[in-house]
Amino acid sequence: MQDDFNVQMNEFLPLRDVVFNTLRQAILTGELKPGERLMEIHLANKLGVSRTPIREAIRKLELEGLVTMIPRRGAEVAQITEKSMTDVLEVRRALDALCAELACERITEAETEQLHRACEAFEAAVKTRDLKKIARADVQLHDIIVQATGNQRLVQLVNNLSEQMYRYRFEYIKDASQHQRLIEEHRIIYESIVKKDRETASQAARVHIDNQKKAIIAQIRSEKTGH
Amino acid sequence: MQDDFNVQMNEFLPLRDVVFNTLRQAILTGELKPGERLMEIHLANKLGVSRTPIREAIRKLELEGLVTMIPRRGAEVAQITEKSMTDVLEVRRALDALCAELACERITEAETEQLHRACEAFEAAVKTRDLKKIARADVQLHDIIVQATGNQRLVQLVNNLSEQMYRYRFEYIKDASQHQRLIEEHRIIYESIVKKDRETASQAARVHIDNQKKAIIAQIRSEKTGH
DNA sequence: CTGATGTATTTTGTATACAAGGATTGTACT
DNA sequence: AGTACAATCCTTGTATACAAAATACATCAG
Repeated sequence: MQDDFNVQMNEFLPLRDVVFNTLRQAILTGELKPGERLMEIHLANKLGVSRTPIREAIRKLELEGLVTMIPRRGAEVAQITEKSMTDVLEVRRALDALCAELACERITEAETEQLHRACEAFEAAVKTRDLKKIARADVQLHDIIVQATGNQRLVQLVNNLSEQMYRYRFEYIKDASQHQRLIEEHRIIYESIVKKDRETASQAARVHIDNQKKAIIAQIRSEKTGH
Repeated sequence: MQDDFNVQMNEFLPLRDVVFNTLRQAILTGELKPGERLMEIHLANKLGVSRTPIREAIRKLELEGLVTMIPRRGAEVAQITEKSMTDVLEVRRALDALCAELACERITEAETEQLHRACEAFEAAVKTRDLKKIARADVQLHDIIVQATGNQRLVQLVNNLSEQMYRYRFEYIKDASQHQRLIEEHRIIYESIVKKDRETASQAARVHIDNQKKAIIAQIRSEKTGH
């Protein structure tokens, strides 16, 4: 299987899952652009597989909302509109708040320790000024909280919603003047979870998303109007 | 296409979607029981189609969480455990509260009118003592609120989560002594949405789910122990 | 009688074949 | 030159074929 996209070759994952991950990644990174048609034979040739795994992968992308089906015309990459992003962010805001509250109740000792380390890792990442590293540290920290809820369904939903914003993941950390505030926000979340202060934790989670929203919406608008 | 399940024969829906809806319905109603294997050739014969649409339908069911894939062994109907239901209900509680809040801000005149009629229809349904009719009226009322949020992603997620509880849809309205309270709860939700009282509306939505949760958990426990 | 091994069957995973609907392009006619 | 119509090509939707893995079963040895 030669590739153009970067295909992860986990030897014994079914091809459909390899294709699914590959296409999803390509869509989320913007390698496949909104509105672009996903033609089965073309993709099959490109990825060196037959149409069958391609089709099955598309069915999953369809349900995930990354792809839009047009009857008798096939799949195309779903448009990203300001509306679709605010819709996603609105839901994520509620679910992130829920995660914070549940984490207060259910976080284990080990996870608390992880969270502590993640906070420090984030501070360290900020010092490097490396956006990729900062983004990764932020995701890491967030994941620990989500996992601490112990709610698998919630984990799955939040991860899916997060993915939708993947291509804007740098926007809200691009502004270095906000870095100190981000560290502060994380500290508040960490401390309120330790203190089991649900209200403060969920409020901080909401603020966190609100800030992301501002950055992402600003970016979308500038993409549309400017240049 | 002959059937055993009730297949909806929307003439120009792709077979995969017909199969998807059919299987989903069968799983949600309990016609296909948790743990039961979904064998492709068998289903293909039963539904009178080839394996291809069956497989594509299964891919979607997989992502919806109604089906579990076992490597090189195929699909089986996902288990319903108390944990999986509380997970779902926990998320739904937060999202229903969000729906109520957003509805306060965004509901249109026409939708308010619909909601009013739905409340009255629910009262009328309760008087008939017909559980099916009551359940339908309740769903109807709920749908109006969800739609009123104007958030398509939210609509999709809430509908999906609701589906997971489909087979318990009668449990929380079985107890006739609670009917009056249900009417009262609906009235509170309706009035607080009209008054744009977010706090009361979301609180009422949460109470509503909490009651469903009690009924459903009680049912699951009785299925497991006594039955 | 029990356990292990080899064979047969079943079932998935993948590829390909075939049919039907849409889109596109070219041509003829106004 | 522009529009309408027809032929062709392309793409999807569906069915089937083939291979490999897993399971079940039966036979044989201890």
